[in-house]
Amino acid sequence: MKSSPLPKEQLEVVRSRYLDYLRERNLRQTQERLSVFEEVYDTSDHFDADELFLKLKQQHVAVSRATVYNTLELLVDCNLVVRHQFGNKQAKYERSYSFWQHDHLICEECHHLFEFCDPRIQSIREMVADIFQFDISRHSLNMYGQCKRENCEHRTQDA
Amino acid sequence: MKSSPLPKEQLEVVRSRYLDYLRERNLRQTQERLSVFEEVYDTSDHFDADELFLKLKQQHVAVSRATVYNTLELLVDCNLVVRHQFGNKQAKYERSYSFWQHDHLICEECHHLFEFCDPRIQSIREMVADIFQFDISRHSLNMYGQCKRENCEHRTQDA
DNA sequence: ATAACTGCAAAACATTTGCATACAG
DNA sequence: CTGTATGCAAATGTTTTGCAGTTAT
Repeated sequence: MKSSPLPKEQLEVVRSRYLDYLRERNLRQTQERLSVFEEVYDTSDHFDADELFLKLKQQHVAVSRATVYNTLELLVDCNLVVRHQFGNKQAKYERSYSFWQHDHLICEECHHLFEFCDPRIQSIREMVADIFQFDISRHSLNMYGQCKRENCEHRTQDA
Repeated sequence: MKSSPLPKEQLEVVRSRYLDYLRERNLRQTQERLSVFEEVYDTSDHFDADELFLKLKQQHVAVSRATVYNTLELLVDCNLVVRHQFGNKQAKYERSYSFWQHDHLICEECHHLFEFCDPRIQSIREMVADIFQFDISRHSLNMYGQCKRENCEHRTQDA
């Protein structure tokens, strides 16, 4: 879930996949693109474009918002990051290399995000692909509701 | 799916549910609120707030955009309309009385929307509710992909 | 050298808000 | 009457875009 920093060897694999992707498409390896990548992969949580921009600024990494958005798009394009749309809020991003395939449960009270996994969703994908004759490239499954536990540890902190 | 105009008796049931909802909460029955309702329930397809605004304007029904948004929120609140968030586009709405519970498949080429239904999603909801001790009030499941059929009837029209 | 990338600020876009006016109850 | 709803236009928040200047290759 929160798999924290990626083990060094894995991080290297991902980094070179990114660099290869840039090279193959004749996209430049700029300092900004590298900084954004490093920051994204140092984060295991969900974040939005502006949070990433501010985190970089705080670390005195000079990258503009426009570049943050552009680079995130590249990362999504090469499958190293996924973009989520929860409700009508701004897009959230999450690094996607070597994470377990999961969907999301969102608390409508405190907005905490939980992750879950169910193999049946894969079967549904296959069935839908078959019925509609589609190649399904991705899906998003979000459940919304409220936590029933009296002392949910998230309630106090965010609500 | 596209169940077209609701049969008269059903429409009346829905209308009075709406009127009751307004009455119970001491919300006024304004001409605008009624017009928006009638237009929404005359439409069986997915639409966005602005499309609805323009359709009303075209019929010389004077309603401002702000009121369209406000009224849609009321309709969502009393469960007569559902709001969908497909990708990072603007919200789409759909009347929700007496429709079959369905999820969506979106073609990334022509953006056509297909609807499907799978009972397993209900079991997943129950399992997630159980594991996380949540009351789940709604979910959204969207699949994205491309149609493999050579002559998909939607390709030409929208792509 | 030169085409691509960047930062900036402006634009775009959907949605919300503030306030003076209108009107349902 | 009275408070609520409306219309308008301005504000908001996020994301995109245009362009002049910068930089990787």
